[in-house]
Amino acid sequence: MVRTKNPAVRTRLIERAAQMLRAREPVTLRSVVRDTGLSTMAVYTYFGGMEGLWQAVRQEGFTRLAAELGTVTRTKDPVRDLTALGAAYVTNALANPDLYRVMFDATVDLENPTAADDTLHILVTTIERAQQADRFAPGADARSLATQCWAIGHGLVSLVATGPLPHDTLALGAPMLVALFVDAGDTPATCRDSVGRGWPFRPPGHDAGKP
Amino acid sequence: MVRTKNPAVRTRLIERAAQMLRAREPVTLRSVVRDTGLSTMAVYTYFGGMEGLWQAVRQEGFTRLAAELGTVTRTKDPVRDLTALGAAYVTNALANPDLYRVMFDATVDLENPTAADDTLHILVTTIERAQQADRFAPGADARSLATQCWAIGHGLVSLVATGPLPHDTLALGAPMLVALFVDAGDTPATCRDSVGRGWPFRPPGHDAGKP
DNA sequence: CCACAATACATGGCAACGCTATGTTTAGGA
DNA sequence: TCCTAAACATAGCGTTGCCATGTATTGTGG
Repeated sequence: MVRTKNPAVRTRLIERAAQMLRAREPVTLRSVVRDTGLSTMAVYTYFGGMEGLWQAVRQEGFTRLAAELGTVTRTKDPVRDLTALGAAYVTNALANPDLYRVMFDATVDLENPTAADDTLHILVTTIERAQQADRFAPGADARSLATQCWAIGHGLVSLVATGPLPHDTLALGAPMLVALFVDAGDTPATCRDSVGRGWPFRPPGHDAGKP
Repeated sequence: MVRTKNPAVRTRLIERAAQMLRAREPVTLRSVVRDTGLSTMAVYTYFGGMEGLWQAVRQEGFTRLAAELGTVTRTKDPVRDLTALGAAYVTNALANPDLYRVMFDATVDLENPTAADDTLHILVTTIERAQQADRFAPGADARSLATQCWAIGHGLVSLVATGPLPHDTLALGAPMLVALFVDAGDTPATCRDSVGRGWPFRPPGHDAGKP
């Protein structure tokens, strides 16, 4: 073995595919290598075919999502932070609906199967903070609660971003999270306040300004 | 205008596409008309192209879902019935994951934009029954609550059926619905019982039998 | 009743698709 | 310094969605 792969080529193809996805351009074997000086064989050398490239793009989507979740500011209110993480998840999906969709239309597995776990882990950490702050009951399974938050965020945003429901529907995330968090042990009034500060999506007639 | 379309051809192509989808066979312009005596032009006459056929298949998916939801038995416990509707939704998606996926990966709109409303209406009716039975507070917006139920069911099943989470995750639907229904006014103990009888998906170690 | 005309449908071909057999170039180890 | 294995280009195969063109068919006006 003598000639080695150039890792930059791999990254370049993934980023180009993601960029074309965002620009709503069709991502085909030929179009993804056009104007790159590469031939179609590059896709086979680095990914084994188009399906391998899609797998890598899905992986990239999870990576970017995890990075964006990691930028949510951490305050003294873990319930607000948990809500803000859910909102960041939704915002990311709305901003990149095509990349978000390919993340979940996988017939085959991701390259790194722990991508979903990584996504969940940030939520789990915040939930444990809420338990330590006596907002959530300490006995509850943080991972189960994190999965439930994920299901709410994913369900809402996938029905809105590429689905049949209008954008207003996202406002329902607030009462859903409140119901979940109160069930986990939080005080209703306090919880409503925390969620209200972390969830930016408002119902249609809502007046966000102060007189 | 002299020669008229044959509506049976339209139905035949839609059902053939849905059947091929279920059988995991690739649905292509040529494969869908193969062995039907029709040429590829039939797809253009009746649907204007493959995208039109996909739209019709999506519509068919919503129609079948609504029909299946309509078969859920109606008992004296509307909260159990509401839970059972959610479970039927999940079961349908698990049984037809490919048809379920095309229902929601629409770049364009459905033929009949009210398909989503029809899906919701069955839930709304059951929620109103729960309000009349003094299980849910009468003031709440039934449509909002129905949408929240939908988001929970859709979020869970899409993360499980074609997503990264294991089948066990579906058990989380029970506590999520309980939290939602208690928030809507139901009594926790009664609610847990109703949901427990309507939601068939159990956590991994659960022993469903009685000694 | 029947000829006209509009429409359903078949045929064949086009460009683009994913993929791969084959050949060429390149770079690390002997 | 060769030599060889891997990276990469070229070109072509079968298939895709689509459509221009031609033919067959059927409701309708005279």
